This record gives sequence, C-alpha cells and structure tokens, in this order.
Amino acid sequence: MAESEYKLLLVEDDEALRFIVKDNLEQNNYLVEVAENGEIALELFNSNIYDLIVLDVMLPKIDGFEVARTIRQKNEQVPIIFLTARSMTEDKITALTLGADDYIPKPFSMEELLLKIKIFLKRSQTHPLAGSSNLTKLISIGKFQFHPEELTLSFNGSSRNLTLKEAELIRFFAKHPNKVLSRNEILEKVWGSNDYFLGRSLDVFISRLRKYFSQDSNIKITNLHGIGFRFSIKNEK
Amino acid sequence: MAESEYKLLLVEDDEALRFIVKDNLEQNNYLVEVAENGEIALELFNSNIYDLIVLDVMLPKIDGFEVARTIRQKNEQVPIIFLTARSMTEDKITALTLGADDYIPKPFSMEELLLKIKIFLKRSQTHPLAGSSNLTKLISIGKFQFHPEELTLSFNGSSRNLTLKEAELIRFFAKHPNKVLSRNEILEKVWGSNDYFLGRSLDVFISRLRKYFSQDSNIKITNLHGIGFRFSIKNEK
DNA sequence: TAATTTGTTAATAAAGTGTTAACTGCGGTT
DNA sequence: AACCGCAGTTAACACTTTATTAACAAATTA
Repeated sequence: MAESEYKLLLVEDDEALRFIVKDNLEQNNYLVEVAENGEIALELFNSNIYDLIVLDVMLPKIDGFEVARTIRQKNEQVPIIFLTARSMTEDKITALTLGADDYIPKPFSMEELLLKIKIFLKRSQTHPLAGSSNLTKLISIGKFQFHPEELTLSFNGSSRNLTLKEAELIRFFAKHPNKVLSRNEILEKVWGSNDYFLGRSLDVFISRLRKYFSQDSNIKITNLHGIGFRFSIKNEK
Repeated sequence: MAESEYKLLLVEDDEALRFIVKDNLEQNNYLVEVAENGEIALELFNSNIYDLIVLDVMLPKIDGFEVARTIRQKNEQVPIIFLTARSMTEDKITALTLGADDYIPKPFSMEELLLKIKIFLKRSQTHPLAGSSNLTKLISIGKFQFHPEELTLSFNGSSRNLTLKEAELIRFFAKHPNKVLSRNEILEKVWGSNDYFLGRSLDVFISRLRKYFSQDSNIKITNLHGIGFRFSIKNEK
C-alpha cells in the first residue's frame, strides 16, 4: 500500500511538464490534482482539501501570485511552493522566501521538489483534526458547507454540530469524492486500525452521515457489497 | 509451460527495433502486444489489461507523453517505461528520473530494459480486484464497458451491477481473450483453489456471464469439453 | 447406452449491511 | 466521590446480497 494520503494541487500550464511532475508525485504516493491555469486552480481549491500546492508563477490569465493571494484569503496555512523562472527579480524572490512558502527555480529536479514537499508536509503536521491534513476553513459539499475547524455542517442558514469522528469521516470522503473506497482504506485512514467491531462502528457512522446529508439528493453514500463505499456528489445543472 | 503471466504493451514506431524487442521479451516469457503508433496503442489499451507498458516518446502523430497522459487518466498505476531520445530537455528528463515510472535513453541494452521491467513488475504486484491495484478504470469488451472498480458492466447507456466474483472472472477473461483457459487455471487464479464444488460454482458464473454478454453476439464463452473455456471477442468490421 | 461433463435454475447457507438502542469510559461538575 | 453528559463502541435484530450446493436437464464422449 504505502499511502501517504497527502493531497496536492499542481498548477502548471506546460502540458508535458505537468504530466511528468504529476506522474512522479503520484509514484511517490501523493494524491495529485492538476490545474492548467489559475481559474481552474481556484475552482478546485474551493471544493477540495489540499495539503500542499505547487504553483507555477507564469500562468496564462491570472498569474501565480494572484492565485496564491486568493488562496491565502481562505487558508492561511496550506504550504505553497512556487515554480519560478530564472529571470525573476530579486525582491520577489526574497519576498517569497520570507514566508512559510518556498520557491524552486526552473529547471528543477524532481528530487528537489520532492524534498521540499516532504519538508513542508512534515512541518505543517500539528493540528487538532487528527490525521494528516491542514485546515481549510470551508469546504463545499453539494448544498452543504463543511467547517472542519468548527466541526459544523451547515445548510440553508442552519448549522449542525459534528463530532470529531464524524468530521474526520466527512473530510476523508470529501477528499475522495466519487471514488470507491474500501472499508479497509477508510478504517486505516480515519480510525487508524481495522478490526471487525470498528467495521461495525463505521457502519454506524455511515448511517448517521446519510441522515445528515439526506437533504441534498445529489449527495449519496453508496455501498459496494464486500468492498466499501462511494461518497458521490452529483453536480446539478 | 513457464508462463510469466505478465502481459506487456510495447509501443515503438521503428519496425526493426519493435520486432527485436518484442522477440526478446517473449524469450523471457512475457506476453507481448505491440503498437506502432500512439493511436493503436490507445486502442489496444482500451480493450486489454496490461501489467506494464514500454513507450517510445518519439512517435508519429501522438507523442509518447500524450499517450501516457491518456493512459494515466484510465489507470493511475500501471508502470510505464519511456524510451527517450538523447535530445530531451534537461528539466523534463530530470523530472522523469525519479518516479516509479522510468526512462531509458536510446540506444539501450535489452538487459537494461529487462531488468527495469522485472523491478517494476515485482513492485507493483498484480493484486486481486478488492485490493485496488493496477486497475484500469474502464475496459472495452465488445460493445460493453467494464468498470472493475465500480463493479459495473454497461452497454448502450444502461449499466448493470456486478458482484465481486463476477467482476474478477470477467477481468480474468478480459486479460486473456480468445485463449483457451483450463478449468484449473481459472479456479486457481480467480477462486484461489480448486475442488469439485468450486468447479460447479464456476459453471454457475459462466452461465451468468453468458447471459450478461448475450446482447453482443461477438462475445462468446465457449466450452471445450473436459478442458475449460474460451472467452472470445470477434471484432466486427 | 452408460458414464461423465456441462448448462441452468432454484434452494440453502454464509456473509455483509442498515439501523436503533444499550453500553462503556472519560472528562468535567457538583 | 458520586453524577452527568457525551462520543464512540458494542450489541442486537432485521434485512439484503452473495456464493455455494443441490437438483435435474441436456450434451458429449467412449
């Protein structure tokens, strides 16, 4: 298995490079989603939880800094690694290196990128929600708004409190929408271990989440007999 | 005998090289299918199950990266070994060198290729369905689309749910189309063991699959009395 | 034709799931 | 220290889904 469970967002416009870097990151057990421009990047960021963002500065339309600024309004912590051209002016580079973020000049080696990613992820490990990820304040799930920090799930003005495990399970599902997740995978990642009774516990939580999300018929938790579950979000038109 | 069980796809436009490499791989007990360009490669990939892909980067029409990207959309795990020309730009090569995928600069030695293949196959153990490894998201079987992860078989817009065993059996057949498979082989690979009653169980499943595939007269499961079965797909013109 | 193998449907047994409620352990209160 | 409230686990029970076994018909082989 060897799952790192970390989810990264890679923003890069050059197609070949994007493919190679994505592929390499995946081979190193990161979950990677890609955006080829700033708009798509922000869209993705709004409805997903990422542990780290790799961001090319030179992008069509909205440039990398602009994207970073917008991201920072919603999330002050998620590490951002900028991919910069060699031609960057001194002041911009120094501005970058001061914060928690970092930069890598092109052309770069995968070793270098992997190493920096590793360092950042290690550093940003401390937070209340056990598991792995860094805190995004708000995640949209269908008609709902999920606040991992607040442990709330709100919809249509009203808000419901969640327990820690409920929140972690929702977060895990939100991280892998529309994907078949094995019982084993869920238990390992959310509960940390896996035995018969925890499996039943999972069923109890599933049952509860179904109730919570029942107001939005586009959100479903489907069981695949003998395998696991799929948290699916149909985006309506 | 000496069946390696591993099935490879070799994509290479140079005819002589293609022939030599294929021959060499076969000498080493790999099942090898070849494609001379990206289009054919993708076509083959759509209706076959491969354990590893050897992919020339320089191809007519669609280049190797483009092929790889398309493959990765459907299968995140299958190892890809790139054959690259020396002329590649620095950053792309360095980006490649680290991941689980690999590259081999031309000209290369067969030893080198064989060694890398061996390493990759060992690492990416081809697992049963439930373990979700090297799963292609979608495999075309005649008019049908088979989704191993989702456990569905769809055709003409409508989709039917499969059980785990049904899916495993279909997957096994799909990997060895038009080949005679002994009862023993099927039972060992799909059921894990072999006794009289499991044999009868297999017959029940065969019967069911025949029903599922009956809408496409080009797909047949033929019994060879006293021997086993052949899952055959006639490609229409 | 007799024996064996296969095709098919139905019956049975086994495993997995959905749900509610009871239990357990723990931190915080009185 | 006894009590409370709560989150998470375990228990219980009904129910669903799946795989295996049984039963019998049909086909094949010797």
